[in-house]
Amino acid sequence: MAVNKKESFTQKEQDLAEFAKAIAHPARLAILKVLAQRNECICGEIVDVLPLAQSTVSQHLKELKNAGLIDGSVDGPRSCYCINWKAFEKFMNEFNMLFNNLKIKNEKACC
Amino acid sequence: MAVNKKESFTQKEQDLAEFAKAIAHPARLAILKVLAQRNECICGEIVDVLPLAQSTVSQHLKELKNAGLIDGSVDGPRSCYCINWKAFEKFMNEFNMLFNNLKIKNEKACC
DNA sequence: AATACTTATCGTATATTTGCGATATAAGAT
DNA sequence: ATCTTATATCGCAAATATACGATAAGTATT
Repeated sequence: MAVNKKESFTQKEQDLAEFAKAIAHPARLAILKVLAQRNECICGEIVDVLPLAQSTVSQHLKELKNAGLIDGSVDGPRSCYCINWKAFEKFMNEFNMLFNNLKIKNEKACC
Repeated sequence: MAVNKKESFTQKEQDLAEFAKAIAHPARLAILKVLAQRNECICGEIVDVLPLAQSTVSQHLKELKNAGLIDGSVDGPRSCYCINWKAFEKFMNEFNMLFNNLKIKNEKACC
């Protein structure tokens, strides 16, 4: 039980689900907000803003990076993160496409 | 450890994260697709289409319902589900708003 | 009333996520 | 060289999610 069945779905479904999961935590949404609001890429300032331990924030950053939503680069003793707008836009488009397609087919409420 | 810190974030962040989590599984995306493609609200046909056990599908349906993304009503011996377009649109708008706001502020790549 | 059918729920096993402290790593400052 | 500062990683505990079979609960059908 609890075998992973995710591979049995389409690649698009998997990709979208991955993206959704990446932003499916308030902390990660907050991080994205902070990254976007500052003109410079901030690293540890995120820790000051969030109500989480440094190691936890680092973990969330890693997840966002793995999902391709942010880029990171080492800048001296500190790390610099920023939003990968291209990846972001790509996913947002796919999202809108998916749900617009859904909507076209069936607009009437049936229940 | 592993105490839930989600309450320390803004309500908007929590709501969006909830929505994202609801669609953060390929099976649930597939369910939404099926619900939208058929003209009638289908119940058990979803089970036939998905590579999952009936009880698992039922669980996913429950999660989508709890998140407010679908409505369900009992129709004789079977259940009838359909997409709650209003809730859907609300969340999609919030999403777009959030990320458009982010984008306006900072378009230049900094890393 | 008995049966077949459809869906929901319960119990359970396993996997994944969340979170923290402690520790490693790496660069600058002294 | 040593110390400070910033970040990443490791190890662990707790919580949540995923998946299934078994069973319950409800409605038609016979």
